[in-house]
Amino acid sequence: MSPTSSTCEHLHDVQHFTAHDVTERLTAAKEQCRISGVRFTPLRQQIYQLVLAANKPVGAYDLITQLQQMRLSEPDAQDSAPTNQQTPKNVAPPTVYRSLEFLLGEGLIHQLTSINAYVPCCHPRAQHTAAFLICDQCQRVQECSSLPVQEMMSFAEQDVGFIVARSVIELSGRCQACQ
Amino acid sequence: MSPTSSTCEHLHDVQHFTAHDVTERLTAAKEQCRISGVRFTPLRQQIYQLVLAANKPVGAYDLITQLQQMRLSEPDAQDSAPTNQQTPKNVAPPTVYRSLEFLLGEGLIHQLTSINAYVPCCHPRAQHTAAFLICDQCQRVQECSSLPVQEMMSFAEQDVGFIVARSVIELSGRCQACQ
DNA sequence: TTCATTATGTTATACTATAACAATAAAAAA
DNA sequence: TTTTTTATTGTTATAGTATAACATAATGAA
Repeated sequence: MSPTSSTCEHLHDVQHFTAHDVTERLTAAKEQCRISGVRFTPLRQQIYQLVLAANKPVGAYDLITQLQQMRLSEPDAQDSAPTNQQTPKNVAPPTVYRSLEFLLGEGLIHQLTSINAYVPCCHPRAQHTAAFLICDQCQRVQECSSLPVQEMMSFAEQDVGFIVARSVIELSGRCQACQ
Repeated sequence: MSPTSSTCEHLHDVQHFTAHDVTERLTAAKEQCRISGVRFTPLRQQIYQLVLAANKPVGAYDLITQLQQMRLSEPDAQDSAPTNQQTPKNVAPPTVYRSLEFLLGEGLIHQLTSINAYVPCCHPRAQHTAAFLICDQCQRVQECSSLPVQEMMSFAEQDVGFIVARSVIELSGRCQACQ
């Protein structure tokens, strides 16, 4: 059997979701936001879906491009409404960055600082610190919140007396499938 | 006694060098480059010194600014020479980035990806992977190549079967002195 | 409804980094 | 030595990532 599944139950691929998975996660996110009392607006949902649907880490400007294309191809669904309010056709960086910030804050996505990209979080409920294994070849990302990560944290906090506010733990290289 | 010194012999502040320390490290770096057969040019030495002398992580554009000022205040040392060759007064980004790349390659400095800055390496000899504790308040950086880092690596390589090419392990927060 | 708050749009710009090519300096070969 | 090659640095331009500041719109509360 593969070491990936046998030795670490806290290791997950963060990509390659089916359309069904995306819907499922979106629903779960809606519920989570409802409970938390924060607004999961259409824009935020849209951007979350794009991050979910991507089969690799997605950059902010990729999202801008995709969002722009979506808006251009959607010629205002409700044409019966007398009010001529139409979705803006232009998407500027702040539009995307603010939603990313929201999603990060809710723990729905993770930021991969070393490659300036974003991936869905595989355990949106918990506000965990995680390590990421990023394959240079297939772009696959594995999220890992298991023992070594905990030990790193406890080392910093217990042994060094350092209070960790944010962590960036990203290992790049070749995943097992790509060797 | 402080946990910093007692529990981890592989934990070092990477800053606050005395002028003497800087000289010492520069000499050691010269020797290392001589042995490796690579050219430790004046420009590279200059940039290494700036990284060493800074008492906090230093950005590439900080180095550009400093280098520019040094060139402007140094009105061509050898005025006896008949040849009118003078150091260029302008410093463009590639000038600094290429030297940084060299210093990184020689293991003389580390890059802090999460804050886009650079710090001296505390063990220039070894080509080690390291974790960094970055204090948000005092800007102090502690470099750590001890057990937890090794365990993280061996977890990735042994348990997950992931071959690590590059690592970014950076924890930001409050250092012990700043609490 | 009115007010306050939050979210989004908009414009401009800051910050970080690299590509591409030219000029120079150093090392190696003739 | 001179020539040839290679490595380094200079130079110009631009790509890529991210945020500041302010205007407008939408939402929720009084």
